[in-house]
Amino acid sequence: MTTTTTPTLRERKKARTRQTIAEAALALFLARGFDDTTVDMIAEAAEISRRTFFRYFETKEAAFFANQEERLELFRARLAEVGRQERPTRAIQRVCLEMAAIYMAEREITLGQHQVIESSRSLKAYDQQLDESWERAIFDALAAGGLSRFRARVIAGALIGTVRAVLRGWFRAGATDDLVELGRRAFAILDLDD
Amino acid sequence: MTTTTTPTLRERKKARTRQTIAEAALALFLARGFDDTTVDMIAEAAEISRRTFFRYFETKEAAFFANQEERLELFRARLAEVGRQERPTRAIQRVCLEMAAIYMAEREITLGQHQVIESSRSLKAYDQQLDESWERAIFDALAAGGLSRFRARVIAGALIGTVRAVLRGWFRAGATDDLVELGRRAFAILDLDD
DNA sequence: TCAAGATATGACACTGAGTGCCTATTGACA
DNA sequence: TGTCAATAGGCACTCAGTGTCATATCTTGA
Repeated sequence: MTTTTTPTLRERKKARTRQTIAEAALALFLARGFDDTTVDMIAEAAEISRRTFFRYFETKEAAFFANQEERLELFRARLAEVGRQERPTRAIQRVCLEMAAIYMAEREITLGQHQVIESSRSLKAYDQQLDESWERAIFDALAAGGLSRFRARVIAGALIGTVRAVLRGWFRAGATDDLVELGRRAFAILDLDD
Repeated sequence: MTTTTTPTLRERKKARTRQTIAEAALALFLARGFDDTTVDMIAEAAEISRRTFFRYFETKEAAFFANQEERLELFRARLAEVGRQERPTRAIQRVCLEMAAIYMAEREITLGQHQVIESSRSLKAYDQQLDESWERAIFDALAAGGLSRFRARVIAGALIGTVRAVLRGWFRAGATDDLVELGRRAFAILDLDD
């Protein structure tokens, strides 16, 4: 399954450029906020032309969220590992709590990114768009676990809504509480079964 | 409580202008899609200057969602009417189903607006931002009903997540199913109590 | 009712995101 | 190594959104 065809020089360069741009962008966003950072600044910092920036990222927002995809991929991978013997809804909640642990472990990064997001309206909006991918991932896992499409959709929606609410509360309180414990309590309130 | 101070001529004019702009904008969005409608077109149709447009609406998106506020206000008003004898979580679900009935009754408008939203990425993002206000309204109602802040936050998140998921499914299937019935089934799956 | 002050509008110029198009490089591959 | 395809840069353009200032319109109090 793991296709390890050697990437050509061209492909390696592209990946490296993309990485460079994303890092330059993030550094600037953290230092100056999102709105006060122009694409020209990012392009200059990454030593590429403004035009090239838009070849790598459709929007300025996309550059910020470049590495968010990684966490989503991790989430998907863990969901895919779920065995047959475990109830799908339970399994997803468990995986969510594992993600919560990661968020806590990478608290500095998580918090920094959150502050950047809060600094810009358009970024907040884009961020919520991203949640749809998470919801979709949960939906897929539930559907794969044998739930009806309707049931899967409803539970995925409820779960993502809960996660968002818990995260928001955690951030608001300074991101110091135990996020895993908060998540556990939240899921206990929901008390979902398959 | 109902302050019915006669609005001055200035205030009446402003309200009228705002209405005119919103209507002109909506008509253009429905006819041409969101991205292919420029603010200049809206300004021309509403017979105001481009600068004035931005005095009434912060963004082009805001002009589209001008009347969405009305539905939110209705939702808030119904939530406020909820009596003490009814369990808050039950009451909110009931009010949600009432809103579902309105969505169905105004199916043409609802569907038209949804199609415009789907036509534009930025509009989709802005739309999800709006849900926060609905979530907040639910949270307030739950907190007023005596739930702890944490419990209220979690349940509000779960409910709004569910509502969004049901709505999305309803739209995807052509908005022909019985939305109230779908909502009822979804809430049955959640099976929340206070 | 009218003059003075407050508020709304228009005109214009400017910044910054995002796109189309064309030219110049650079890597792939036979 | 020469040819072809992919990538980058340059430039000009559209459109959203903002600051500023002059002008027009409404409010209010004497």
